[in-house]
Amino acid sequence: MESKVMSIGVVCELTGLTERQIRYYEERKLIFPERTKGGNRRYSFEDVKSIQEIHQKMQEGFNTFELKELNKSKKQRCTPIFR
Amino acid sequence: MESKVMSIGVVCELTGLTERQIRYYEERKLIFPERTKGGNRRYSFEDVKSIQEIHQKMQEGFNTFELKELNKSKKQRCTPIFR
DNA sequence: CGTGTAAGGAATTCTGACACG
DNA sequence: CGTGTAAGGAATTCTGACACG
Repeated sequence: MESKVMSIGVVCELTGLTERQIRYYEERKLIFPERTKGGNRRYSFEDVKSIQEIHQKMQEGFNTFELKELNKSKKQRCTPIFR
Repeated sequence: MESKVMSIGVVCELTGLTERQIRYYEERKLIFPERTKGGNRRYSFEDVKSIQEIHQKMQEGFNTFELKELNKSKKQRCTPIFR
């Protein structure tokens, strides 16, 4: 389910986090919700999963910069390597 | 995906129908969205599927009353029969 | 750094009604 | 019967900023 269909309020309910926290993860480029024509955020279930993982990692002591690096290396692992 | 997470605007986009049509199906007891504390409707992906089926049937000439009967018999088929 | 909050505005949704047919 | 619409209000969400630390 990668379709972006949820407003931030629903994501708050599903994750137990605040709007502030969720918007901050976006500010730090950790999640990428879509926008309606009016500018409202729309999240997917995958986004919700990401948000929960991010929050988990942060409670373990990681900061948002480190999480961004982790995400980068995740992507690199999935892309072909040329030498 | 039976979690009720979508606002009516998203359902309009997914189905191509108007808010009026979607609310009318609810008025006729064909779909059952949840409500936020504030009173806003929340739909699931199953609701979206139902809405599309309802719209399809209506274009084939059924009215909402007949569709309600169809739904009843569907449920009856799934419940045990006692004689 | 990560999050709370008050502020003001804008987008979204709600209901009940009138209309057509 | 099924749907469009204008009306007025209410719930939801948005941004930028100040605060603490």
